[in-house]
Amino acid sequence: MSIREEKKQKTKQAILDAAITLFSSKGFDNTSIEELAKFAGIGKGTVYSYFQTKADIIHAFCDYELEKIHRKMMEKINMDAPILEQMLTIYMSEFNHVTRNREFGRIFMRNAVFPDENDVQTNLEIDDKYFQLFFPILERAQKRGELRNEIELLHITAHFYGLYILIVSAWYTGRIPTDEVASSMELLFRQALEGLQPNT
Amino acid sequence: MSIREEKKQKTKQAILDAAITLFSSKGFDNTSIEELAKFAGIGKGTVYSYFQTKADIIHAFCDYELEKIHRKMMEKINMDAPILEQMLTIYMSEFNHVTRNREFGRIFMRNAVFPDENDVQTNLEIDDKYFQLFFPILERAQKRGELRNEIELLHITAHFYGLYILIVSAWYTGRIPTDEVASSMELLFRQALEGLQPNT
DNA sequence: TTTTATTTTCGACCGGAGTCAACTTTTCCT
DNA sequence: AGGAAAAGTTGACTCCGGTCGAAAATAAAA
Repeated sequence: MSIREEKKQKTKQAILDAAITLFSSKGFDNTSIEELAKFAGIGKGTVYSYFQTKADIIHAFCDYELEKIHRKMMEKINMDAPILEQMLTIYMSEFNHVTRNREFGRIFMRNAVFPDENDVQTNLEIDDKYFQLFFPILERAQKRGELRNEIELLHITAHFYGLYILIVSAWYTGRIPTDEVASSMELLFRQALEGLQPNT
Repeated sequence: MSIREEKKQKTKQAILDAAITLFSSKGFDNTSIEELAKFAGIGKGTVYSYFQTKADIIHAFCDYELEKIHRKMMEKINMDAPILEQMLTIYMSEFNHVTRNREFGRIFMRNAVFPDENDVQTNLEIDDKYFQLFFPILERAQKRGELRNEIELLHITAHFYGLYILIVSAWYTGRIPTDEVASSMELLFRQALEGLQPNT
């Protein structure tokens, strides 16, 4: 690797590291780009040759982390476990991850659910990755007879994802305290499943 | 009403009017507070004695509109219609309203679902209003035997609201075009209902 | 090695959100 | 009415996100 590329790699990581440190300790809004640059040992303008906006820094971090979590989940998941259990595993680990830092999570979720015009494309790609994760699991559950065959996989995903968003939302408003998230999710997922499984 | 109160009323309305005009024609980000103030015939600082932040101006507008829509819906709603029909009426009219202006809607939804720390309290109050709208409707549907009695009203609301958020999200990402929103909503609501209604 | 081309870094600068202390208007009190 | 207190208005000011052109660093060519 050339001197140039090596330096770039280092600088980008320095920015990300500084961001994690400062955003976590002082909050996103209370950390200025200039301060962040100084902390990373570079000039203010340089930050903007690596990231287009301040929020992009967080997005980059979140995307990177999301990648990690997806890989982990793929390993952890037992494709033959009951579908409820699998959905809970996936969404709870996602929840724990996204809300590890309150502010990161809010910015990430806001943009994931109601993205800026500019981020729409990126978002669709991220969603596709989700579908690649979910579809095999759901298909398998359909074959096992846990889910009705005539319901599209996309729609099944919608039911769970919608409830997931709502739970995260309820957590942010304080309506569901952290230690009740898992049980709330289970209850709602179970109810949703009633409508998705074959009639008994 | 005293001179003072009358003036305040007028000024506040002038700000709101200016906001609607300018935000709609030039967009939220491309309209500066100074410009807005000039348009409303007041000083910049005055804007901030009526609204804490720029986004607050939109929130105030949305809240006001929401109030209106709630009142209208209460009149329009036929409490004895099938629950599916009622939910569709409510959420479609909400959708049409919120997305009337793309930018308003995004800001509104972002803050409604993942509110800032400061807005949490306000949000809880808005939610309460929703519950007051929904609970009588759902209770009635339970009594008619359209919804299972042992499911809490709050949870029933969650299923529909979660799907609603998701549909708005899908509209913002372009996954659901405007003219398919109604049919998508009906499909998902119907599926959710399967799990919420008594076993046949 | 020297010169030229390309890429990266940088901080002065710009525009806009939000603050604040001085100022104006309205209300209250005598 | 006259004057004091309270409430409301204001634009200069601060701070910060983002831009830009000039300077430094690296790579390529001579």
